[in-house]
Amino acid sequence: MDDAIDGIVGQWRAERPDLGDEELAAMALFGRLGRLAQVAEPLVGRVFVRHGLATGEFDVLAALRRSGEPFTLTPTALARQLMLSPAAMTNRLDKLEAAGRVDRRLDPENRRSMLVTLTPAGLEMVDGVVGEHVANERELLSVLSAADRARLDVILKRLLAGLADT
Amino acid sequence: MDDAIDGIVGQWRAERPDLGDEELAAMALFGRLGRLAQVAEPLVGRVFVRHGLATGEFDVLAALRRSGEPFTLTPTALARQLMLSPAAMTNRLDKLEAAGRVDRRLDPENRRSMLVTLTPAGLEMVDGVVGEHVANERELLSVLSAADRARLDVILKRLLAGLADT
DNA sequence: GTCGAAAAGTACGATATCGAAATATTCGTC
DNA sequence: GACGAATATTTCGATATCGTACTTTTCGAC
Repeated sequence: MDDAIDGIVGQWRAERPDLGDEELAAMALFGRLGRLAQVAEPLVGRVFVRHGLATGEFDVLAALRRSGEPFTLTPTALARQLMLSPAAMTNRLDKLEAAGRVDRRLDPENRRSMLVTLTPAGLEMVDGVVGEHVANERELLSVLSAADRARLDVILKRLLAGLADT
Repeated sequence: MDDAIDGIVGQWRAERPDLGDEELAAMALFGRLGRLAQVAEPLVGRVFVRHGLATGEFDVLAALRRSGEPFTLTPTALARQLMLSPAAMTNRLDKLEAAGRVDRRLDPENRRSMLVTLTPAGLEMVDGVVGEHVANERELLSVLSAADRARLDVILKRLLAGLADT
């Protein structure tokens, strides 16, 4: 069965018959990857919306939570983990702090640095949401067989590793 | 070999042993999908940057080009294909028109509607770039075996179809 | 020990997106 | 054929991001 990406590739094949099959197959694959990320985001994020969180806010709380006691990281470490600019992290932390979900204080060891910590309210929030979040992700993937899920994960991991040092 | 996503899942397993293996596997898969989209974008887009185009601008020109003669679509059709809001498409078209790569004129058949067309300069631009673009995508995927690429495409297509009607 | 280089965080300006409202036109129903 | 609903596009306000510049603090080489 043809999908939207097949239609796009078919148009290119008709309009530019000089493009090779391997190249068009690569275009299809990247097209599906991009579209999947775009389609998946709201489906994954609906859990957060139910709890009054944006996806990006959950990401910050989750990074602090899984780092373990005392649930503390620097803005730079958070920005690196979430692949954000430091400026974007400042913005997210401003809002999370205003909402009472994280605290910011100076690092006594290094006065250039800040320490960002989950507040009790922030900890309660992320612990209450994460179970529902992963259950939702599991449910979304139930459209694939267990074998397909396993193969997909392996190949994505290979591709990610291969592109990382490009 | 463990990657960044394995590390994240390992942290969750240590901190929240109540989360199930299936759920954590789903989290890993979505994490890899999201990260891949994030990592791939600049690698794919470097071709456009070399030609003074943003990825989003190329996407518009490419949609017009592959639609075939007379390289004309409405803003609404473009917005739907690229999964953008109509407002975002207005913005992109404003810039492409100012750069002389597309024309906008009223549809004589339906005066609510606009017809967006590639200018000769826009056509030359997209035709000059698309070959290099797909060659780059093919090269990026060469880190996978042909069998892996084929399997990946099939599974992504299944997942996309499964999530579409969710 | 001092001084230039590097690092951490924030502020600022620019950009791209969205949702909602506004405007103009067409369609469908009675 | 009139009128309300639907459609196409744009405008506006809000938001999230980035890159760059700036301030403060620490590190390293001599």
